Amino acid sequence: MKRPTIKDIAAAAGVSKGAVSLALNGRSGVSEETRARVLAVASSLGYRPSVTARALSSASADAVGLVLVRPPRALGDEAFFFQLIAGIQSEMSSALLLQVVSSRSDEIELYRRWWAEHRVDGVFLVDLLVDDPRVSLMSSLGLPAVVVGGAGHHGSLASVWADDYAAMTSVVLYLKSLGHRRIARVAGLSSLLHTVRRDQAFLSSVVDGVIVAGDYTAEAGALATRSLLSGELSGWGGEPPTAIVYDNDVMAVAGAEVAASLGVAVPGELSIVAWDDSVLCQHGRLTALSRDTFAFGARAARALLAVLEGASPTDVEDVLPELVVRGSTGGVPPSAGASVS
Amino acid sequence: MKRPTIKDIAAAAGVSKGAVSLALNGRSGVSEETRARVLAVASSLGYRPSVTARALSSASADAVGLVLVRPPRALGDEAFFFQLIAGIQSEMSSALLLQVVSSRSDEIELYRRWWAEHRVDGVFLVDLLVDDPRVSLMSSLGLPAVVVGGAGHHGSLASVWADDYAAMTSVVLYLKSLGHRRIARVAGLSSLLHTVRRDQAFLSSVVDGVIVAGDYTAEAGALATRSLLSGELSGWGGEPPTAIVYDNDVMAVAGAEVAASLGVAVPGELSIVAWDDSVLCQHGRLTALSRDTFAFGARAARALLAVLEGASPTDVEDVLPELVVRGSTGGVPPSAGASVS
DNA sequence: GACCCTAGCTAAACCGGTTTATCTCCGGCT
DNA sequence: AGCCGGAGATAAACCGGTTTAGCTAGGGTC
Repeated sequence: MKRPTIKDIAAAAGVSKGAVSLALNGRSGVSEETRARVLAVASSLGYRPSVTARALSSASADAVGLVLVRPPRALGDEAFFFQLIAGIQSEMSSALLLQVVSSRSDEIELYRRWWAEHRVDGVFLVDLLVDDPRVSLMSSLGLPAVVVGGAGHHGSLASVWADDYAAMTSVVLYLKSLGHRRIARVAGLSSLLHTVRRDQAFLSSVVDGVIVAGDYTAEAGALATRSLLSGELSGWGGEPPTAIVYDNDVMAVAGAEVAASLGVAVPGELSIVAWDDSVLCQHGRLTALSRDTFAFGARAARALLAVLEGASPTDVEDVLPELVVRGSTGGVPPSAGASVS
Repeated sequence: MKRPTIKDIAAAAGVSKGAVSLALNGRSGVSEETRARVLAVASSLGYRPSVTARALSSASADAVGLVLVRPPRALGDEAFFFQLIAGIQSEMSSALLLQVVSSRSDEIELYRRWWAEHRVDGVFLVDLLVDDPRVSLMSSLGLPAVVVGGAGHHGSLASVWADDYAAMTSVVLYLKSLGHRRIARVAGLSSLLHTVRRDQAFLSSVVDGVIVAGDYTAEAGALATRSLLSGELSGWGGEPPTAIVYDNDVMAVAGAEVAASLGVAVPGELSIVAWDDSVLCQHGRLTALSRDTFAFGARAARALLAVLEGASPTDVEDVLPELVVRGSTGGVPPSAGASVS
């Protein structure tokens, strides 16, 4: 019933523990003949090395880590991370150590522990902040890490991201080509790096844009939409926007419902674009910026594996998100067009 | 930079390694005075025990495991598991070791490894099969486990579940009270225990029910709905059903879309009920059987913690799923009612 | 023939804890 | 005084690997 250890193999093969270790790991120091014998014995005994013991003597931990900072309840709604995890797992044979914590300081403490205990070989860093302290932490600890979704270069870390700047620009250009001039944006958390990037892209491509902050919840999306449609927030002389770009699907759907309840026709009077496609958008027939999160996760996994194998960290830019045009966007309403011209 | 070990504490406190271990774990064998001194030194040095080393000497691994057998791509759509994980994490301070494998035999091999290496303290068993081999495996390994979502008692294991039988019965009674007689069910995978339970409940409460097998995908839902609406599958003399109960939200939504495309009015001519509520159902205004998966996960976590603390395994029945009536169910259509009477 | 290298292997230390065996000291009992 | 018992501490073994120091035998060089 007990699983064979390296000692059992050594006894059975008539060699020392050390020799077995060398033989199994393909290192020099044993003759080919001995190696073959050890391998034969090992496989006949059904030997599997213990990652726990191996991790203790500072080798591989056969696991990678992902820490999410979030109020637990909120997690369930974010299909993004689940897709990401699924993609990661599709490329990695090692297990994923997943932990949800409630504060950024807990997160950092957790990385320190994991590192000190060799519990993980590397980690994924998500939800990158502006000037994120984790970046320098990773370098100082020497813990291999891949930044997921934080555009640009981060210290000595590898990074995988989609170009939010270009994507936002293309969305705005698309809306402009339809004749829209009063374009608003319902943003995500302003502490996140990608929010800032999108803000910048938005403001530099829209002549006179309005940004409202949100937090990805339906409530925030509804509230922002209500404010925008009342016209009170804009600098457009009290006029409401003719198009709104939301930072995620949940807020966009909530916004669409608010519009419907206020009798604002979509896309007749208001065009709506969602960031991140999902079944929700598909079903609500919302025009959405679609990216393949599963493939994104797979790419992140490959990047981490590369770093673990000693490759020098590289920045990989994911394919540009693609705008899937559905029924929620259309030409600018005649009245609005008139007021501009 | 290096993290303090038990040896450092021993040196600083002027005692032996063993004494430190006893002191830190609150065990007898050291004087209260020594214990206090050791604790003081430990906290001043910022000592944190290494779970890796601790796991090696057959103590706690500070982690629990969850293995999902699934083609990776399919994972992202199943909000159920993410909600479950979120709930689990809300009640557990230890990390969750998550791994997705592609076959049941891989899953079993993984449990053996985890157990042999003390990598996890316990595991959650999901997607329970009829006569599931994992149940006896856990007992023979002595690996603490909680069966999640498999109704009934399983060997010596603790179990947490919702009463699918009663839930299905209540759904059918609700439909009957609306006058429905030709009721169909689009089921999930027939290898799963809860599918069988629901089948049984369905067949014993509907006089003359029809069950079509599905696999939780939109395609399966659409296909099944098309067949049912054509009337070819039923024993109702070629008549289509007036109500369909789907085994998950994705299939239900797909079914609703098929109905719409065929010009079948919902709920005018066809009532639809989904198992498992979600944003999808909320938005599609589908009547759904809602359960709080997050709370379910939390409950499962508590059950596992109890087992880990030595409590004898118990079976916990979760609160009954609640039927949320929305716009997709209504009285039986006059024509159909007439044909029955 | 003396000397040096190196391949091939063993013994032992090490990682950071837990646990057991042992040792010492002190007090109580007869 | 002699014996026993228990509290309090230590040293050492152990978990299952990796890694390093050291040992031996054989071959090449001068």
